[in-house]
Amino acid sequence: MGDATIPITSVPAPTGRRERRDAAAHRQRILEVARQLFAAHGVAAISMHQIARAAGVGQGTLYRRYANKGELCKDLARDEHERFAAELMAWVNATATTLSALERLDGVLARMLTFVVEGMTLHQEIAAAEWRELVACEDGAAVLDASCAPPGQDPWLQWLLDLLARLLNEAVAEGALAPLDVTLTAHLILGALNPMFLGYLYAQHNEHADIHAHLLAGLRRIFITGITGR
Amino acid sequence: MGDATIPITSVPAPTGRRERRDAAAHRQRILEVARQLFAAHGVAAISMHQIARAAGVGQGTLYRRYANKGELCKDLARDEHERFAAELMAWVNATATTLSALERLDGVLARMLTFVVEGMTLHQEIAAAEWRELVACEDGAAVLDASCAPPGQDPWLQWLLDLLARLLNEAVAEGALAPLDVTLTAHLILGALNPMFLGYLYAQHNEHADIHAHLLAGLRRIFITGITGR
DNA sequence: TTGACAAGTGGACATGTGTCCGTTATAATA
DNA sequence: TATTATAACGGACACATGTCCACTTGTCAA
Repeated sequence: MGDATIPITSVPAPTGRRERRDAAAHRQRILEVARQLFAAHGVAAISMHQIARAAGVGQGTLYRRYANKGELCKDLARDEHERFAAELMAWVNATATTLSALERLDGVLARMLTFVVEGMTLHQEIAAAEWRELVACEDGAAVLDASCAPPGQDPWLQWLLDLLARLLNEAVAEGALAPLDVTLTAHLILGALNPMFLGYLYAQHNEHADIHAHLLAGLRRIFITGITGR
Repeated sequence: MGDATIPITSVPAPTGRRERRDAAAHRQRILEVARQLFAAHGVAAISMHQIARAAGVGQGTLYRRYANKGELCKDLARDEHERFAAELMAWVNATATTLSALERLDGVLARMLTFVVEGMTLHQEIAAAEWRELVACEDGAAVLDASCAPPGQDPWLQWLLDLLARLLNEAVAEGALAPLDVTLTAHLILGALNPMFLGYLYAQHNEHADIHAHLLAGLRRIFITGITGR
């Protein structure tokens, strides 16, 4: 029933002609170098230029593959994202008969939070790049003009939204939640898990030890129990 | 009781020495030019360099006053922010006896949403700059290391948070809301009103006409009625 | 009036992002 | 094997942000 696979976008390029022999090696090297540099100095401190030089390729080559640092980060995180998605989906399916939809939603919330926080800086870079793309498309046009191309939804985000929406729908069907705009609510939940927002929250508190627990409790209160309590 | 004044940070600089005569004129001209350019081409499309040249000042002069475009936007928005804050506070106080805390919270939510959406691009730039500042301070340090300076909270945001917290506290005291982490909940509400997040939401839907109403209904469902309904 | 000094100025500079385009290597084809 | 079309390459370039610093100008105090 549940499909844990996420549509893959930026890998081999299935054109007629095959990839040049060194291309694969380059891709590998770029990822490896980026991983090391990020680990050593932090994601924010490393520039695309540095990555290109360290990998021994030109900047054009780097940008040909990754339109920006966010894309690169996405590729770096792909494996973990897929593993996480598979685990999460497995858990959701495994508990389908033993837990209520709301209980599963709760579990998903907790797991997502932990996952985002663990890869915080990588996820922040991804979100920031997506954001930049978004405002770039409003370019010079009137503020809320619908003239820009529909932003092509990151498949990973879409997958998360779908999972949340599915559980929300179930919970509504079970009568555990009031009828509500499921899509919008899923967006609100994901918005609260946005790495940029989380980074902001975490920056407020100096003791990161307990903020995590506090935050989770707060999210549960809002999105599971309901703000009015029981 | 309610104090609608927001602490002002970046205006005359109350040092011993007076401001140079042309400095005030420059500030004026910069704001005027920026306002025009933004109106004509959109906030995102105008660079600091352009503003400086159009205002006839050097880049150093511009940056001496505004550390980044966000700061400039903040200054541009200051008047409206203050007017809005005064109106909002007046309404909250005027209805203190006739409406419940939850009803006033509802009104505040709706007004804040409208306000943010109206000045969307300006507010986005402010939020983006604040965000950049935040990640810059994590520079090279470990992801969640508390080594960076505490981010000096924008007074405007702080004011909004305080207002929300006040109303939440009242609502809890009245028994309309379950006991909850008021500070965190205020952050969650403000997070849902974050212009970057809203911009994302608005970009999804092409008909901006009704998304506003939908969104407000969704926010009410989550933050006023409670997700479990009544 | 004058002179010292801090606030203010402006543009060169360092660094980063992302694009462009002439060149190179290789797979497909003859 | 020779030819050719084209994916891949790499670095110069255009443009943005933000910093630095030698220079200017107004203010205050003597």
